[in-house]
Amino acid sequence: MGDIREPLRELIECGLPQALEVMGERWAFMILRASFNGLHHFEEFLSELGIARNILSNRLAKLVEHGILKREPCADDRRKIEYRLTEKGFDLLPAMIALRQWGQKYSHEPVIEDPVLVDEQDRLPIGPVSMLSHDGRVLDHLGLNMIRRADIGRRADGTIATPAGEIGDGDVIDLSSAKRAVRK
Amino acid sequence: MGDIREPLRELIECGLPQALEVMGERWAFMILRASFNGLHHFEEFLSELGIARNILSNRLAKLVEHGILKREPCADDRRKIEYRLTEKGFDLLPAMIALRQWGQKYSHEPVIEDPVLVDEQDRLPIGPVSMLSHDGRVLDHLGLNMIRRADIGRRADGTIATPAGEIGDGDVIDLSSAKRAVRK
DNA sequence: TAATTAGGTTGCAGGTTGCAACTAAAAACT
DNA sequence: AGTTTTTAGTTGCAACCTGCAACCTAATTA
Repeated sequence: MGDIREPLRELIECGLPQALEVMGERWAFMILRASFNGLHHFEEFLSELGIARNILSNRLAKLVEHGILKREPCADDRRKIEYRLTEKGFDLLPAMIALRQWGQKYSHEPVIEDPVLVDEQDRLPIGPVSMLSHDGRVLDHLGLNMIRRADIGRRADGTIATPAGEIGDGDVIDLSSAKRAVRK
Repeated sequence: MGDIREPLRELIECGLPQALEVMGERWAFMILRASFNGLHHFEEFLSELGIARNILSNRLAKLVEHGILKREPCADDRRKIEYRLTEKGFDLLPAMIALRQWGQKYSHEPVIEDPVLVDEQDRLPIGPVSMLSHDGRVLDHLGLNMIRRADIGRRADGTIATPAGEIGDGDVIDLSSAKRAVRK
C-alpha cells in the first residue's frame, strides 16, 4: 500500500544529525575554538574570526540556545556580555580536536600551531584523539565493525564476549542486551 | 603604517579551517557515515540520505577532489561508479564518531543505534572517543591547557618534562623543541 | 529496438551569508 | 552635564548556496 520506503531511520538514529544541527553550521566550530581559546566577548570573536556581525550574533544565539555556550552580562561593565562554554560545550572538545588534528595532518602548508594544546600535568602536547575499545585499547578503522545490535558480543567462534568476561557456546544468554548477558 | 591588524593568523594556523573547508559543508559527515556504513553508489546515497541529486553530485565531487573518497567506475557495470573511502577518509572516523557520541549523549529522545559500532576483536561497542596525553592517559577538558609554543614542557615548578623523562632546573635545554630536549 | 538504470546537469524558488550602515545602552572623556 | 566611545546588536540589500523537479546521456536489459 503506497511505496513509502522507510529509509533514513537507520541513518538518523545515530546522533550525527542531532550534532550537525548546531555544529554543522558554518563558524560553529571556529567559535567553539575561539571560546576554548579564552575569548568571551562579541567584539573579540568578531575581530579574531573575521566573521560578519549579523552572522556572529545569529551563531552565538544558536549556540546559547543549544546549551553549548552560556550568555551572561558582565558584572563590572553591563554593556559587556560574557559567552562561556558549558559542560556540554566542553564535551565537544574531542570532536573539535579530532577535526583539527585531521586538518593539520593533511594540510599542504605544514601547520605550526601556537598556542599549543598541552596536557596540564607535564605541559607536553597531547596525542591524537583516539577511538578506544570498551576496555581502553586504542582502535583504528581496521579494528572496527558495524554489526546488528542483536549480534553485540557474538564472535565468529561462537563465544560471547562481555565487558566482565567470557561466556561459552552452550550458555543461554539474554539476547536483548549482550552487554548485560548473564549465565542462567 | 596602516592599521592592518594581523588577527586570524593565530586562529587560522590550527588545522580547523582546513578541515572545515570540506567537512564544514552540509551533508559531508552524513555522506562519510553512509560510506563507512557500506554504501558505495550514487543512488544508494540518494535514497538512504534523502539528499537532493544535484547536491549529492556536488558533494561527492568535492569529497573526491579533497581525497576523502575515491571514485572509480565499476568493472562489471560501466554505468555504475564506486565511491570508496580513502585512508584520508578513514582518518576522519575519530572526528565523526566523537560528533555522533556527543549528539547521542545530549539527544532528547534517547538514541538506540542499530547497527552498532563495535571493536572487531570482541564485538563489544566501543568506548568514548578520547583525548590522550602523549603517553596515553585519557584527558578531559580540565586536564588541558593552551600554552605558548615556547613554554612546551615548562612546568610551574621549573622542571621540564620530556616524553623521555625529566630535566632539572639548572639544565640547559634546546628551546626550539622541548620534545627533543637533551641533557648537555 | 524500446525501456530501464546509473549518474549526472539545468532552471528556478527560497534560504543563508556577508557587507555596510544604523541603533540602543552603558561607560569614559571634557 | 554633555559629548564621544565602546559593546552588542538589528536592518537592508546583493551574492551565493540549497533543494525540488525536470531533463540528459551512456550503458544494460527485455
